[in-house]
Amino acid sequence: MMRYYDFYESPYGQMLLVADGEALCGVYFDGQKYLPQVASQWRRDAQHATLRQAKRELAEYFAGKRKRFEVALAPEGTPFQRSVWKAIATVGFGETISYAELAQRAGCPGSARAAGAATGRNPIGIIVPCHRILASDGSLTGYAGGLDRKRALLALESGIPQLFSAA
Amino acid sequence: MMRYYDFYESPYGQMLLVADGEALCGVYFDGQKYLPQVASQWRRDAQHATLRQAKRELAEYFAGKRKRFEVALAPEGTPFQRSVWKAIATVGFGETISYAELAQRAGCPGSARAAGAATGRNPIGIIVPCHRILASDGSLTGYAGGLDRKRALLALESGIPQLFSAA
DNA sequence: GCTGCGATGTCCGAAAACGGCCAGACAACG
DNA sequence: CGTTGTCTGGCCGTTTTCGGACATCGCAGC
Repeated sequence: MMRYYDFYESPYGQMLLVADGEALCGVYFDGQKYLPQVASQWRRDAQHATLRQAKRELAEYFAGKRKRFEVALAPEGTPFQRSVWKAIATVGFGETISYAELAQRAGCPGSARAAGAATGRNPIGIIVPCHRILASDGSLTGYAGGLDRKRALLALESGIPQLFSAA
Repeated sequence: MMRYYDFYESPYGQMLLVADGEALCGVYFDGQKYLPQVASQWRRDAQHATLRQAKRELAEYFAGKRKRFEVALAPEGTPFQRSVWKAIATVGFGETISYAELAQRAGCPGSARAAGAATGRNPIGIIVPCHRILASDGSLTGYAGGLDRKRALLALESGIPQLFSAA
């Protein structure tokens, strides 16, 4: 299946955007965990409609002018993973839930740990807001893009004005 | 990747032919070992150019009028397996070699046993003539389509007139 | 409080099992 | 002596199996 990609310069570092035909299937921070390799048959296309829409919505999000994303998504994963990612998408701007709650919303109560693993594999960062999932005690236990970025995103959504200082 | 398939009635039973775009990637006896499942998205197309050519060449082969195949091949396998299958294709009509000799021709002398395993996984029966590979002592040690068919094919190629009696 | 444990889905590396083998040794038999 | 058969140990790529490790949590026991 043909893939298109482009880059976006976010306040927290360069991001790789990947589209699969008509829908977005990947949004990654530079150097993050599980970053996929850009295959030679992928085509870089800055004008691709889906990629352009994603870039615009991300810009509006970082500018504080967008609280919900509308671009079409098509992440690839196992049935369980997709149910988890779909559940993540139900968490609104500024909200946070625990991994246990997430597992419950995904229809698999008791699979909190597995839900955590699936969260880590979320291929669509920010837009599928996996940074809004915290441990039950409220601590930030992990983030594929690095805990600093997780903290920064939560701060951005909490309305606290602050600049991100790279580690 | 889109696949096309059709069936061919050979003297030794029905055969499944599979094409992958422009080249043949599978020829199987009915009920043989490692027979792939016909996936729902495969399309049966009796008129597909490659499939038609394969059927014509097979008919000529069984009629004793063809000793070499010309249809384009594209079998899928590991690098080692492909090197073995390519080596099998160098064995001419009526000839036979041992698995040890086969391994040598594939560039891996000493890997006779592994060559045997790869031979068993040959996806293109008859056209890639894995029935021409015998044990070092000349015995017929195995054939995914059944030893009876192996015997029959060798008899056919040796010029001995004989009918195949199914077990 | 702290420690330990069980449940959960996926991925990844390691290890074992599995073949369409083969050469050499040895015995049985003529 | 040859010839034939069986057995044994070693050979090698692939497939399967298995055991941890994970972006967790609640409960039991101390």
